[in-house]
Amino acid sequence: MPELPEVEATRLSFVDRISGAGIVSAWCGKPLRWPLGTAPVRLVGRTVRGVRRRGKYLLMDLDQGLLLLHLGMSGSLSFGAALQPRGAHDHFELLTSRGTLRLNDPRRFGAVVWAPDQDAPLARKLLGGLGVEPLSEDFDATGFHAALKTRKSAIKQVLLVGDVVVGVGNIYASEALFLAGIRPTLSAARLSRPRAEKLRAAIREVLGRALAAGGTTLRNYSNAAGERGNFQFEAQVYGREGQPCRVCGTAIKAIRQGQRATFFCPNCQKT
DNA sequence: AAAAGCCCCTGGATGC
DNA sequence: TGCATCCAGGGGCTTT
Repeated sequence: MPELPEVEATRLSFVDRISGAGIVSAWCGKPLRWPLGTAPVRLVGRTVRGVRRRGKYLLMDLDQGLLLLHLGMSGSLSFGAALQPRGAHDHFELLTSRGTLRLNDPRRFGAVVWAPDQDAPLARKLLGGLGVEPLSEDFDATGFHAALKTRKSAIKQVLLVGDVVVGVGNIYASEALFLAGIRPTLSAARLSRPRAEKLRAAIREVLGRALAAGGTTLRNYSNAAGERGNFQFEAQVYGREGQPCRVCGTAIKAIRQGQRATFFCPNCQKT
């Protein structure tokens, strides 16, 4: 589910409300990606300083240490004073002085990790290999083009791996490549400088528009205030196999790349 | 170092 | 209704 726009929309929906809160208790249900170990004990009594985002990770800064949260494929957060009773797929909960933060994640691909600081071994392992933030100034055409030149695999795959640029998942990879007029199977190394620039601009535009729409809700996603996204109604190619391209009318094609679905317009994305 | 597969897990849709 | 199969917003880990 959650790609950069959903994670950022989630962050924005509770960062101001939780900042300054004191942690009263912590609870975990079924194990997520990594065992929390003694983390719940360490969390009690801490104060939430803020919540940042890096790629698809949320970093909750505490007065001592930090909490890394990842929503995986099916995770969503909720934060509020009067939450419903815990459901079968609620697997982590923080009771704070300003409300309860809860992680719901049916597939449990998500993660909650405590680290003493951002340079701790596990934090480094998770965050260290991440590429540039696509909405930051650091995402420049020269660096992007240079990085792509070292990759022979398909451009769609390179975007998904996230070691060149972060935050672009399966929906927005297809959408950005459509906007840039680039065939998803094209080797990344074969992108010309102008086309790399066009893709860079397309990624920023797609992610920006999706964020403005509150993200994409295919099934479960909602932000921490319970609001669903609307970008699925703006998608040009994702999930539209066989339907006419909104630009030229050609039937949208679906293929598989690395066990994931890719959607594109064979006419608008010829090469 | 890069690339390709595998796997984690649950639930919904589809087909027989 | 029941059961099998396939698919799903991710990404870490292992093997080539």
